[in-house]
Amino acid sequence: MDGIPIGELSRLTGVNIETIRYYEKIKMLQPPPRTEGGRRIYGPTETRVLAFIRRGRELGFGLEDIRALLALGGPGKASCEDVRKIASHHLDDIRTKIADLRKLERLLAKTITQCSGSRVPDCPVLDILDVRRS
Amino acid sequence: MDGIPIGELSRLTGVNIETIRYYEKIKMLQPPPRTEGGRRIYGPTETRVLAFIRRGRELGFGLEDIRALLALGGPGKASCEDVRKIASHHLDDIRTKIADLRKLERLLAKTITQCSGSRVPDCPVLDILDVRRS
DNA sequence: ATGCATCCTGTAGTGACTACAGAAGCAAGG
DNA sequence: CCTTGCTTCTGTAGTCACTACAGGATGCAT
Repeated sequence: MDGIPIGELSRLTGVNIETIRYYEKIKMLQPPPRTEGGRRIYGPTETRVLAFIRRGRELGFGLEDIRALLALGGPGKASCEDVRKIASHHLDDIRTKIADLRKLERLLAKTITQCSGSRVPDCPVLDILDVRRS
Repeated sequence: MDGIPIGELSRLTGVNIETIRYYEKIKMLQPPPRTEGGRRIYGPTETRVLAFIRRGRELGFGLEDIRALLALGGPGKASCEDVRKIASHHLDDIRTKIADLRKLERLLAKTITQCSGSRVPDCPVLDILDVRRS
């Protein structure tokens, strides 16, 4: 019985033990073989799938998108076009988020600059939040 | 008994009925007076506090920060300096997020550009996710 | 045997909501 | 008055992606 236990897989991949078990529960990861004592033993395939999932999360993909990508990555399954659709949609989301955050940044930065440290009720940050103040 | 019911407050402020009740439950909003039938009746003060909360959420502040800002906004409570601290810290968070998202954007955009629509296993998006592919 | 580390399953919590279910309230119309 | 249709109530549970136990079992070294 060759393979590694869950703790070692966790250290190897940087994914939390509990998260690994969570991924198994939601069927992102196939249940691995067990020892006679009931402990999970992970081989290279499982290790690789987990690394794939982690990388996808790092890139900000949701779990369902990653699930789809995993399915698409199987042998002879689909063209790169399907993968591209998922990734492009995600890229659009990221761009929208960046634009929104840039707006927030500008608004907040401007408001904080005006914050002279004077006593309330002279406070531009509170002013921007409060409909009656502004 | 002057005031508006929760449905009208929801339409007025754009905050979900259930979210309004949630805010009351977690004590962001004070429980308003009720009709004899038990229905909530909101006045101008509650309306204003809810609008404050919503604006804060729009600006990306967490509820606990908004709670603190609400407390600071009270009469003679604190200087604008405390408010500034909260807002500045939030601005730092936003800037970090923007930087992270920009990294993601660049990486994904580059990878998708390479995606020619050819058949798997020729797929740069999957390549970037998969340790053995790359 | 003992002690410590690792692992197991099941349950519940996080943050900020969101969505019912089943019952009650309310106003308009017949 | 009754009926109808809409609004509101409380309580419970779910969303997403985890995270944190509790209590017990396993495994290894001394």
